[in-house]
Amino acid sequence: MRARTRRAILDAAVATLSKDPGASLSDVAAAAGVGRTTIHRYFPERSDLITAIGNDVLERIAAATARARPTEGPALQALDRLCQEYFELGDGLMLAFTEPQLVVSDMWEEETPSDRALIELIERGQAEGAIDAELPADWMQQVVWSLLYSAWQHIRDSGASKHEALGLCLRSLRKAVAA
Amino acid sequence: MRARTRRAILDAAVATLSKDPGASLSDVAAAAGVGRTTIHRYFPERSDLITAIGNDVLERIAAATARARPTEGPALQALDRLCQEYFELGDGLMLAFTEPQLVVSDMWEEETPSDRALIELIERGQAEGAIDAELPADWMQQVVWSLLYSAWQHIRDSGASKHEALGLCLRSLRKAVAA
DNA sequence: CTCCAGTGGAACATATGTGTTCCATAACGG
DNA sequence: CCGTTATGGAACACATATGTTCCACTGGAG
Repeated sequence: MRARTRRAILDAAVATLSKDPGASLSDVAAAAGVGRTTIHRYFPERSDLITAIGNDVLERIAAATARARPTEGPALQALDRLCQEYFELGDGLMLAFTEPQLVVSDMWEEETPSDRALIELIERGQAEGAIDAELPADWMQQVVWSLLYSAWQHIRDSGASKHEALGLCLRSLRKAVAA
Repeated sequence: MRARTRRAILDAAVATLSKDPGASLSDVAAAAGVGRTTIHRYFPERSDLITAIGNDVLERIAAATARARPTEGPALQALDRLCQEYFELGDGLMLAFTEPQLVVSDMWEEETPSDRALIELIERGQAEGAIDAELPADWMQQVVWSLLYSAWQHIRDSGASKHEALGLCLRSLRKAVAA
């Protein structure tokens, strides 16, 4: 089925490029278990594949944000939920974090609704007195993403389980943002 | 002078590759203000340049570690000093953080003396009761580097000053590692 | 002034990735 | 059974990065 191979290619591309941003289309094809020509059928040029990845990751982030319901309940708990959802993005998270220029389409330059939601959540926490008001929201946003990145990196080179890594990430984050 | 151009090439290479890991030697040459052939005179193959960068960054990290005197004084203050020194590494820090595979020579696989020093400093802090003993030292090491990375990233896309960024970084780190 | 180490640039060969075309073939539904 | 559809692979042209060779130029040391 068309949609099925397309997904296989996108997933393989995210996995491959997150490990080596300079990987060739042959590498992606091999990882996806399809021929190189098949990739060109779905994405005529390399740049088409790249932007498709960008859109895909963007959609995943938006969906994760929605699932976390960032405007509901105490800010700290909402932040926990958001991190747990983002954490599940896995490779896509690494890619978005370390390859800004790789995935930069028009949509990434401007602030995305998900970015906005996180910023507002942090500001809400600051208003509630639950989150340190001395640290600017955009800095904390940076910290959230880098701790999530650290969690996956920790899994990769310390062989920790996903559960352990998420636990360390959340604990560190809670302490860092605490009022 | 020989040594002078060599430094110019290395510095330009770090600056260029930290912004775009896939940059060509022509790009590096242009950034260094030298001809492409000159680069080949100093580093016959691309891989020679890469390993030279690896060694260079490694030396800078070692020197920064030594300057911070991580075994002296209270652990928290020593950690502050270490972060300030590492922060000054600038582009080299970004490169080491985001391009593990780019800079991976034989020397990076094994734990470097600088890695060891940071781990021991954290463990000393835990023994002193100044650093959270629930968080493993190798995780905190990861956090230190990713917060330093975040600081530079924050400068890049929020236009913050070095001083501001370092302040945010240190404040966040202190809270995250606090017992 | 003369020599020469260091350099920049042109020109070239080579390798690798990219994009296209064409054909054979397997899968699937009518 | 036949035809449509999706695919893999070979072959090709093309672009770009790499590595090499050669030559001309410059600035400083003698």
